[in-house]
Amino acid sequence: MLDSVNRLQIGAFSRLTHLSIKTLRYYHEIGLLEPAGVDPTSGYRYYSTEQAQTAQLVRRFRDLEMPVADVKAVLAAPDQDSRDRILAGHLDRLRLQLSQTEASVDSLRRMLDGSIGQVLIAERELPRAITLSVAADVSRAELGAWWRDALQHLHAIATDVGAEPTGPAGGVYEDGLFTDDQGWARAYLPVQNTARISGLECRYELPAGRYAVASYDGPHSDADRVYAALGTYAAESGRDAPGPVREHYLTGLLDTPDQSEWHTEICWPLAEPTSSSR
Amino acid sequence: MLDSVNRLQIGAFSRLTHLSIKTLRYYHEIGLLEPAGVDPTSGYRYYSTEQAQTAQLVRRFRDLEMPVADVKAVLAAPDQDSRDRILAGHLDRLRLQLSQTEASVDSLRRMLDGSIGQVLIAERELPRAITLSVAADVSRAELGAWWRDALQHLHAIATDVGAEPTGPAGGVYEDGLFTDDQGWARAYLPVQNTARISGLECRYELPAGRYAVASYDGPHSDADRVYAALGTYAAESGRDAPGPVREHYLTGLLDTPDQSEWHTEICWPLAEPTSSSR
DNA sequence: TTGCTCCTCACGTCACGTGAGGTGGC
DNA sequence: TTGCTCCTCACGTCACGTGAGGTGGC
Repeated sequence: MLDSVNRLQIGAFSRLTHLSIKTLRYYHEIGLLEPAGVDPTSGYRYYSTEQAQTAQLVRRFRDLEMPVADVKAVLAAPDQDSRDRILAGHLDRLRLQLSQTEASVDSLRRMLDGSIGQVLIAERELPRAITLSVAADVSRAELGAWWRDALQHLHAIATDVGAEPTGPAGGVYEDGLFTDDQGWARAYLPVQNTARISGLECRYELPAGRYAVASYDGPHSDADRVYAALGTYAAESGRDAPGPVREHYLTGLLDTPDQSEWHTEICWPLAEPTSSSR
Repeated sequence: MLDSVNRLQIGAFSRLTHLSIKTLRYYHEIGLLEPAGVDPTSGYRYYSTEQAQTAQLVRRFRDLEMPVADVKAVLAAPDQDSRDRILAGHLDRLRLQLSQTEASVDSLRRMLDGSIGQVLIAERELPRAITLSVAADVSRAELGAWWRDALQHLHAIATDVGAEPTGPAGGVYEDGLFTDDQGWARAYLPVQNTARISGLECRYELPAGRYAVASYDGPHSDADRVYAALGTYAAESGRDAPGPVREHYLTGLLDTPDQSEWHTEICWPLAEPTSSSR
């Protein structure tokens, strides 16, 4: 297998594969690409020409920023199917990332253009409400994917129990999601026939409360502007309160895939105005 | 400036800006986003609501993976023009990155499809040649951009001295570029009327030598397959020689922007077959 | 007073790169 | 024998995140 002519030192293998020597040593260390042989006394690594194939694949995957652990999984995949699944998963992530980048560029442009209007804020007393709901402790990175699943799940349940939603879907987001990139998120669907769902695990009673409310059109990537406006309003009126923010998806994913047509309401909790808090 | 109602603790500011507390502390530490005030005894950071604007911008830029140093530069930019220039530069980088990612995906697909043919290798004696040439010590990351500039520069000079190129442009690449991600690269244009250019600084005499030569069609991102094939050939015939690789751009950037129409020749140096090297 | 928010400091992460100091193979 | 290639080891980079242990403000 490692006869003299098919036995490459790390430098030669590096020239073959366009992986730097440092990178090859690192891939050896973490077990991603083991040399065909290692001289026990000198520690010299020796590669075979056949390994260039694998190295080539690794380089492609890493070029696509696939995490090393995933590359390992692809190489270790027992069959073509599981291999394809990991790859497809990564390509999906790339697509998602691309669309997010595009959204960020657009959003940045709007910010710099000054083509973003004033945010209109109204105070509102939100009433108690019965909902079908699921909650989970998620990281900010997972939030989007989790939401898709949660909403679909809720609609399936609503159909099952014959409960027509009485209003737009909403979400409740714990502070930790923003301050710590990790916290509880809740998706809900307001419903009416409480009898049928009173026994269900996913029954959730949305508490009443006073909120500063603002709405905006367009993709969710612009939401932070509204958060800033609401937070500023609450702070400047001396009624900033820690507590979960609520969002109402008046027009959202379920209505149209075109994010520019989305319409969202953000509700920032207000503390009771106390005489001391001036 | 920091009256009691416009004075946010880090947690409140985090909720406003969607920058995590850890991130805000980090941005303070590196001087990217300084709190409006810091309590000297408790060390508490206090932010003003006006800072949300800046924080918002920072978040957008970081979402676009702009390096923190560049974000700093954008914020410190004295006028709109220099600001726009940095931003445009970054957007260009993003575009480039996107096209490279697409090329990698395509290339990966071709590899997995098996829709890449056999690489045909021929041995050739390349003759001595006079060229107009520039060289530089570059990193692999810079190589592409450097090449564009170098080639343009060479053509400008060729026009200046009235030297018609006598063949396709080429490049010479030191091993270190692949093994160390850093090394000498040379771009050249073969020319004929040596009299006119004999005194020029950019005159370069390409040495003769024996090479294993293979050519391929399509974008340069597929080149590594050919490198692997050539390196394997050289190794298995026992004549692997360290030394710079040469590339000939038979059809390239100057002829068409459509990379799928490109045609490239790669020349791998061969060592003299010695009797000892079997 | 309690408990929540905030603080610092040290260390970890990811995928390598840098550089020192030293040995091995042709 | 020379010099080039290779080796290990420790530390650095980038932009934060994790967690311990402790103080401060309402």
